[in-house]
Amino acid sequence: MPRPAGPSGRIGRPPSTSRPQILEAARAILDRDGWEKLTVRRLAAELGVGATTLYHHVRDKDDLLVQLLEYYAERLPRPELPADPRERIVAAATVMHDSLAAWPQAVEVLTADDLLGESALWMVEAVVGGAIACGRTPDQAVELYRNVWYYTVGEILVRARAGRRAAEDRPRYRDTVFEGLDASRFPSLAAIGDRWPELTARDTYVRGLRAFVDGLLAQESR
Amino acid sequence: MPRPAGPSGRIGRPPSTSRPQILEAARAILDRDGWEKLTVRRLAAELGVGATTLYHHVRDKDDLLVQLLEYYAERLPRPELPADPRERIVAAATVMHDSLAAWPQAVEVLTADDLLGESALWMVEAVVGGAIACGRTPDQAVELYRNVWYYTVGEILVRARAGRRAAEDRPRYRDTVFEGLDASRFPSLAAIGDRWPELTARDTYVRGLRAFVDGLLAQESR
DNA sequence: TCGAGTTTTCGAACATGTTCCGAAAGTAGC
DNA sequence: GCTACTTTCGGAACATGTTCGAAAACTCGA
Repeated sequence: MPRPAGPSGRIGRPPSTSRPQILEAARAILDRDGWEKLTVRRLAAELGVGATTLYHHVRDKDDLLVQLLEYYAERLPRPELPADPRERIVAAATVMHDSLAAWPQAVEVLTADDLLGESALWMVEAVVGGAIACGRTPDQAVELYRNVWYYTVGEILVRARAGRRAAEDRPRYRDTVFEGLDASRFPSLAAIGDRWPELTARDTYVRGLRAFVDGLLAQESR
Repeated sequence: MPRPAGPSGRIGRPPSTSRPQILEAARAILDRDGWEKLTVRRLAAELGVGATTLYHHVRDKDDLLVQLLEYYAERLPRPELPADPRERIVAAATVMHDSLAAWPQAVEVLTADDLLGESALWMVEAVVGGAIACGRTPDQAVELYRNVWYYTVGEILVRARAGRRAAEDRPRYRDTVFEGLDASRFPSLAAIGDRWPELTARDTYVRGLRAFVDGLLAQESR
């Protein structure tokens, strides 16, 4: 469906869709059906367009997801960050974590493009800046940020995958491994016993984050 | 190709393959062609068997990978762990990290089944036991282990994905984002400038691990 | 020997992301 | 109106993991 556009100065077959339109349709699917339903073919159908057409406006699906993240990052409420630099780091990282936890697939994309778009850069800036304000060199500050990022990514991915597994009802290996546990070889684990699932289900992100940041800031300068 | 087996007491059509055979073939492919080449169809071809046949011996591909990991974990050299409990934690976690870093896909599976098989449990035991030896309660020890696990998983996945991206030669976003950076809004990042790629390429796993463990062990008991 | 029951095999099919390439639909010059 | 050029479209195809159902191959009992 070529729009009625007059002579637009452009040459060649007029596009039947555009990047912004694609992103908008993707958002619609995302908000309406959830991120599991966001597939290339479904997105194309939503636009009334062939599936392969999308690849003329978007490099690949990862590219699309990165763009979408940028959009959602834009309308993320930007909280008042604490004045204390250490608390600023914790607050910014927590925002990262909470924003991404709802959409684990996005994290898998971000593990490739570790920086978000410009509208999410303030979180990175807050962490790196906070570290510098704590007396770290820029190099050390980046290292701190990366470590926090690793921890955050790992937490989200592990929890997401574990949740997906729990949804299917096949018995999980870890729920049975403790039964025949040799207490002489694994004394600590045997002491935990079947409380493992319960313990690993707890949400300890912020506490772990605090410990990590404390540990990183306590490192003597090299 | 049914084997000449005599009356084996079993009923039904005799299996043309077995779980151990499948695992062995998978190992052959893994060692010969790398983990990217380990696909269901290729594995079936290696066995001279229909692809769907595998699903009678293996729940799904994740199941297969978990089994394979168990096998590789078995012949993992078990290092002499240091006597100092804190160093024991670091050493065990480092073994985990280094063993998995070579096969990132495996990590994606383990994010679902966070515990390895019995032959890898000694690492978990070392971390949890080390934490208890440092005066933590079992609950806190598990929390420490989990945090270390998150960090380790995140590090491996981020590095793996980043490496895969670098292999393709499409320009990465993060290499361009720093050029037009608003120094007034992002002072710290602007100060880093184009050194970002270099800084994030550094391997800082062990140093981060130490900081994390120190921070976790320094937490006051609740 | 023949039917019943049981277990395994495997081709067809589906949904996914993605690439290729010919066709479609425009503009520009004649 | 016609040809050349340019850009976009989209169907066919491929590889991936996985499900389904029908057929095959075996043992057991009558």
